[in-house]
Amino acid sequence: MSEKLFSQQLLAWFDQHGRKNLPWQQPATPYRVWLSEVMLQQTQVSTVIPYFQRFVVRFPDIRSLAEASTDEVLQYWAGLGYYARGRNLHKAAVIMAQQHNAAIPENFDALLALPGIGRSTAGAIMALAFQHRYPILDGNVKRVLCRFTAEPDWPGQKNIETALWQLAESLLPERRINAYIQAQMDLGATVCTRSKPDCHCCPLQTNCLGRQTGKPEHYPVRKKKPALPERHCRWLIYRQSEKILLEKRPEKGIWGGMWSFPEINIDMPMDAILARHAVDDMIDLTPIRHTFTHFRLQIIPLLIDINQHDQIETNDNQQWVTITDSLSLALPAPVNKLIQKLNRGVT
DNA sequence: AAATCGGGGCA
DNA sequence: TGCCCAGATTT
Repeated sequence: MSEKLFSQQLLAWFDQHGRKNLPWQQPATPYRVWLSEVMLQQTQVSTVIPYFQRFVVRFPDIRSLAEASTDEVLQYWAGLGYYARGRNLHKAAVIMAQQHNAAIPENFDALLALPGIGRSTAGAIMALAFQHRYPILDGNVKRVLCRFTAEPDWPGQKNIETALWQLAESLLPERRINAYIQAQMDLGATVCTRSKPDCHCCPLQTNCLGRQTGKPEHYPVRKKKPALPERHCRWLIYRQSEKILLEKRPEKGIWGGMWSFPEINIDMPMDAILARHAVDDMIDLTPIRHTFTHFRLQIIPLLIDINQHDQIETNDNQQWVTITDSLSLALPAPVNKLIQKLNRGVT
């Protein structure tokens, strides 16, 4: 499809369904656009509205904001969260009072140089306040574009983000830039939502590749988490009659103080294990994987049946218990699972 | 419990 | 330049 069609469809939808009566849209002065855009970073419209109203009554312009103390500004921010935004807002007001005649600079680079204003917010101010042709790429727009193109990669990836900025720029209309930017945000907020997008109401539905996949909510695709480092260990499951040998783990480290099977380094050779005692049988059981926050542990259990005459040296941290008794001890989940399996005779 | 979000800050 | 964080909400 042509870039022109995209903006035409979006603008036609905006005329019918867009939001035109938000507090910062009447009037959409540069100061009010700036304030609202900063408040809207990481905070949704319905939350922002009452804060915005109170804020502009107390600080109606850049000068009054710049002359206030940071503490008072933060009082009016209290409850919005992300207080660095409030501090940066005040800092920027002071800078604008000193360097820009207490006005919002009508210049992209000058905006970008102010604290709390990045590329997207600078673009929003240029478009919404000054009707200049700049794109934005906030969370809503990113989602709309990722769906529209069925972007297969995570949009946080540098090259994808670069491509999305380029796409956003290429789609800009020649006229009505402020309505168009507002339309993008509105579509993302009300139709092309993160979950359960309302594709049937979407002006872009016929050309949307995400919708054609049948799973628009799959876009944007999530960041693939880095593979967790994997560690290995071996558990020795000594079994004699109906009893098993458990060992209290050290207080520090994983599963501190809980009861587990004697654990040995995975590198210990089998003959070294064998040398410890005469055994009836040694059976490798199915490995167990257990995932922690920072690594994955693969446990190789070795079932060792001991006959009556074998002697296993135990220490103070170890005890022979029946399976029934073991279940009343503090057992890590994988130990519990393993005991249940033994109980059922599964290997 | 995990993902999300725009900008700041740091190597 | 590329990565991670803050800090709160949403799913």
